Amino acid sequence: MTKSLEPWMEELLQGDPTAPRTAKQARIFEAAIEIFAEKGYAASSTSEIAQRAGVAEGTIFRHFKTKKDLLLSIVTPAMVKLLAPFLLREFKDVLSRDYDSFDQLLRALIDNRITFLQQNRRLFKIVVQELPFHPDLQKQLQQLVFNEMKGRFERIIHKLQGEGKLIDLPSFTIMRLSAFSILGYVLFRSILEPQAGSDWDDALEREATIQFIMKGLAP
Amino acid sequence: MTKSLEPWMEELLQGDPTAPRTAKQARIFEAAIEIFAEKGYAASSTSEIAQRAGVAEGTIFRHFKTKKDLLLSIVTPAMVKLLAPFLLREFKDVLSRDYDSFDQLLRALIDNRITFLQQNRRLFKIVVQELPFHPDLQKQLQQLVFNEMKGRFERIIHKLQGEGKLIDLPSFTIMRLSAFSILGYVLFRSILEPQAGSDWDDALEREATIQFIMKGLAP
DNA sequence: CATAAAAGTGAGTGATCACTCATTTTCAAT
DNA sequence: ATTGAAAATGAGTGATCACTCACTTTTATG
Repeated sequence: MTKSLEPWMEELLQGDPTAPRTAKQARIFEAAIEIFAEKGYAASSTSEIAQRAGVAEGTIFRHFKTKKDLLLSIVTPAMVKLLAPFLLREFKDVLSRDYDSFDQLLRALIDNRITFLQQNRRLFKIVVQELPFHPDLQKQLQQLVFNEMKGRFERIIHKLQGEGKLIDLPSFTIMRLSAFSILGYVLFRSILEPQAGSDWDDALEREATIQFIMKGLAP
Repeated sequence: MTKSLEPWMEELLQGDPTAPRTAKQARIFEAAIEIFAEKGYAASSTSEIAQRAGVAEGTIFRHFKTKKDLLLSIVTPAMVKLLAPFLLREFKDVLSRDYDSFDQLLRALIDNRITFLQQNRRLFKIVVQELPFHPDLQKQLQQLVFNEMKGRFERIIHKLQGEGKLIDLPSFTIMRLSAFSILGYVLFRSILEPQAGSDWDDALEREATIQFIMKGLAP
C-alpha cells in the first residue's frame, strides 16, 4: 500500500553516490560547505572555495558541472539526512516502537534531532538560506515531507487520538504546533548555548518545551 | 527609570527621514524591495534595480552611497516597523490595556501582527534572509528586542504569574514558546493561504494556536 | 614497466559587477 | 526670464565572476 520512494531518495538513503570519489573532492565539499554557510551561496566565489580547499579552480569544475551543481550536491543529501529518521528503516527505530505516551515520542524526537543539528549546523543553515530561491529544492523537500513523512505521522497521531491521549485537531495542525515549538528550542539552543555569559539552562528549556507541547496538545 | 531609546530609533519612530526625497528615489526603493525579495541581496544587481525602477544606474548612487547602503535603508526601518507595536506609544495600545486574561493578550498580539505581515511579506523576507550575514543588523535587532521589548513583556508576564494566570517559567522561556507558536501560524498562513487547492482553515488554525499556547502555559 | 584513463592544473575568456564622473536636465527662488 | 543648485544621466572603469581548455600529473590495470 505504501508508495515506493522516488529513485533519487532511494539512492541517497542506501548506496552513497554522494561519497567523494577523491581526496580533493572531499576537500572541495568541506570548503564549499564552510563558505556557503559563512557568506551565502550567491556571495561565495568558486575561486575562494578552490583556495580554501587547496585546489585549482579548474578542479572544482571537473567534479561539478556548475557552481549550482555544487550547491545541489551539498543540499539535496543534506535535506534527506535531516529528515532521514522519519524515513524507511531509521523511522522505525524512533517512531514505531509503539510509544504509549505522547511525551515519550516527543522526547525521542527531540533527542534524535538535537544531536544531528548540533553536528550539522552549517548544512542546516545552507538549506534554510537557499530554499526560498530554488524551486527545485522546494519541490524535493515538499515531496519528502508531504509524500513520505506526513502519512507516517498521521498514523501515529490518529492512534494516540483514538486512545484519548491527544487533542482532536487535524494532524497537520498538531505537527505544525509541535514542530515549531521544537524548532524554537533547537534554534535558541544552537545560538545561545555556545555563547559566553549566556544563561541558557538547557535541561530546563528542553523539559519546559516538552511539557509545553504536551499540555498544549492534551485532549 | 525607563532608559530612553537610541537616537536612530527615535528618528525612525517619529520623524520620517526615510521618506523618499524624490519620485525616482521612491521607485528605486520599491524596485529594490521587489528584487531583493525575489533573488536575495547578493544575487541582485544594481543595473537590474535601476532598470525595474525606470531610472539610470547612476541615479541609485546619487541617493545611496553603496549597494549595501541601499539594503540598510530598507532593512533598518523595516525591523523597527516590525517591532513598532511593542515600542513607545503603539505599545500601549496593545499591551498596557491591562488585560486580565492571557488569551486576550495573545489575540491582540496575533491580530496586530497578522495584518502587518500580510502587507509587508517582502520586507519581512529580506530582513530574515539578510540578518545572518550582517552583524550590524543583528546588533540593531538585539538592541530592539533585548533592551526595549524584553522588559516590557517581563512586567506583564510577572504580573500574570503573580495572579496565578500563567505558568511559573522564566519569562524568556514563555516568550520563546509563544513567539514560535505564533511564528509557525503566521508562516504557514502566508505560505498556504494564497495557494489554490490549499485546505488551510484560518479560523481553526488561529484558534488552535491560541488555545495551544494558553493550555501549554497554564499554571 | 607500459599505457590509457582519470584527476588535476592555471592561464585565459567574455560577461557582469558595483561604482564614478563629466555632462545634461529639472526646477524652485528670484 | 535668469540662474544656481540639486537631480539625473549613461558611457566608462577596473575588478571579479563562473567557466573553459590545452596541458601535465597521478592512478589503476595488465
